[in-house]
Parts: sequence; structure tokens; C-alpha cells
Amino acid sequence: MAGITIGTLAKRAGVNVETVRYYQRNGLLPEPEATDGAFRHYDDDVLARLLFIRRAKDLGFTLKDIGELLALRVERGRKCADVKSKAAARIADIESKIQSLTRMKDALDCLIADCSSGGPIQECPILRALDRDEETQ
Amino acid sequence: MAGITIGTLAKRAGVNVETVRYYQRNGLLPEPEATDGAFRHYDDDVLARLLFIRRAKDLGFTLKDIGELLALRVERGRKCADVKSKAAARIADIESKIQSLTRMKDALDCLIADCSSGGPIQECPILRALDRDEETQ
DNA sequence: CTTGACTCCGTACTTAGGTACGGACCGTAC
DNA sequence: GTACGGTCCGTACCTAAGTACGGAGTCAAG
Repeated sequence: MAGITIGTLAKRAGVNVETVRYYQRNGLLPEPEATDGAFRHYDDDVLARLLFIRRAKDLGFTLKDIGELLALRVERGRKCADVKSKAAARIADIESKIQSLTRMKDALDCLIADCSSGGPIQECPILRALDRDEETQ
Repeated sequence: MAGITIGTLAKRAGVNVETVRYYQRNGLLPEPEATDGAFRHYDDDVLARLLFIRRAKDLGFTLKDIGELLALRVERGRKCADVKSKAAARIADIESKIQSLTRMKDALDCLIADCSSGGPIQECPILRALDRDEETQ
């Protein structure tokens, strides 16, 4: 019987066992069928999902967002147009995040440059980093 | 006396008045000195900070993170080396986020492409999107 | 000079996302 | 065959980030 127990799974994903159970309750991870014994077994697919969730969370997605992202994959085959439009919306969202982060990084690069030049750090404040966002929204 | 009241400020930034007060209590926004009358007045600088906070939050930064980002700018002049190393760390962090988002976007692009081709959506699952992260950390 | 909308402040409540706990059960190593 | 650590499950608790509320004061338009 392949598969690891919940404790090992959690350790590998770097999360708490309780978190795994929490995600199961909230539909982000499949409720695994109990196998031979009384303890559930998990495979690499679940581990991958768990890692994905962790990273997506770091990127500012809510668990609800993440659930929808994961669902895109499951509803394969039919409902293609629907998947496509959802995916497109998500792409736009992600692109806007990338843009914001890029601006933020540019501002920090600039800050470091000013700092190195010994000049006054004022021309390039971090606050300006995202000033332009307004106009693009 | 230039400056807007808290209600106008909140409306312009697209947040709740209570949220502004919450940020003041937590040091993310300056506690404004009461001006002539009893009502406080705010300028564009505060509005910019507020907008910055909102966007940074969307990108997965905590209020604590954001406070540190904002602080980088204030501690100008001296402590330059310190500012520099903090900024560098933040840049690395941001670059890694951009990378993750880019991978996520690529996966979604791929999903759409598969979808359009009418083939089975399987070769390019979203789960694979961030698979490589492990190796680069 | 009053009325209605806004501000101030403290405190209480809410939601998302977990974490911890306790008692019963399982499984393997000795 | 028992000791000990892991699992299961329900429920309670916690932190971050707000959000709401109530009573008192303020401002500005009519």
C-alpha cells in the first residue's frame, strides 16, 4: 500500500497536521477514503496540492481563490468556455499583481542606488512605487 | 487650512474610516496632530500611504511587513547600510513572488491553450505551476 | 441657533485562517 | 501483549485584520 500518513504529509509540506485537516474540511484537499486500516494514506498528488496552497497563500490569494484555481483543473473536458473565462480573469489578476510587485522592486532598487550614492533618499520614495496604479485600474 | 477629513480620506482610498483609525493605532499611519479645530486634517501624503498599504496587502504582505517597508523610507540618511540590507532582503522576497506568479500565469496560459485546442486538459495542470519552487529555495 | 451629517474615542464584535486539546483508537517494536 | 507514538474526531481557543456601536462633541448650511 503506497502512500504516507497525515503526519508525514504535513511534515513534508511544512504545515501543521491540523492545517491539513482544516483544508480537508474546507474542500481544498480531498477527504481521502480510509484504506485498509483505520489510518488514511496520502499520495504525492495531495502533497503537490498542499505545496501549491502554501505558495498561493503567500502571494495574497485567499483560500477561496485557491479553491477556484484548483477547481479549474478538475472541471476539464466540458465546460471549456467557462474554464477559459475564469482562467483569463485569473491571469489578468496575476498580471496586475506582477506589475505591482515589479514597481515595488524598482522602487527598492532605486532606494538602494540612492543609498549607495550617499545622496539624500528622497527622490525615490517607496510610496511612489505604486502611485501609478490608480490610472491603470 | 489645506487637508481633508478622515471620512473623505477613507472614501478616496477606498477603505473604511475605522480602518484608517486602526492603521493609526498600529503605527502604519501617523497620528495626525489636531489642527485648529477638533477634527484632524489629512494631506495627500497620508492618502498615498493608505493606497500603498492597500496594494501591498493584496500582494500578500502583512501589516507588519508593510510597516517595515514604509519605515525604510523614513530612516533615510544615516543607517544606510542597514536600510540597504533590509531593502535587499525585501527585493529578494519580491523577486521570488514575481517568479511564482509568473509560473502560475504560464500554467494558466497553457490551460487556456489546451482548452482551445480541444485536447484533454491534463498535460499542464495548475498544480505543476509551482513545482519547481522547491529546488530553488 | 438648530438640525443633520460627520468626528472622536473606547470598547466590543466579526471573519479568515489556523492551532491546541482531550479522549478513544490504532500499529508497530520490543 | 503491552508501551508509546501516531491518528481520528469534535470542539474550543487563538491571532490578524478589520468592523460596528454608542455616546459625546463639532461643523456648516439653512
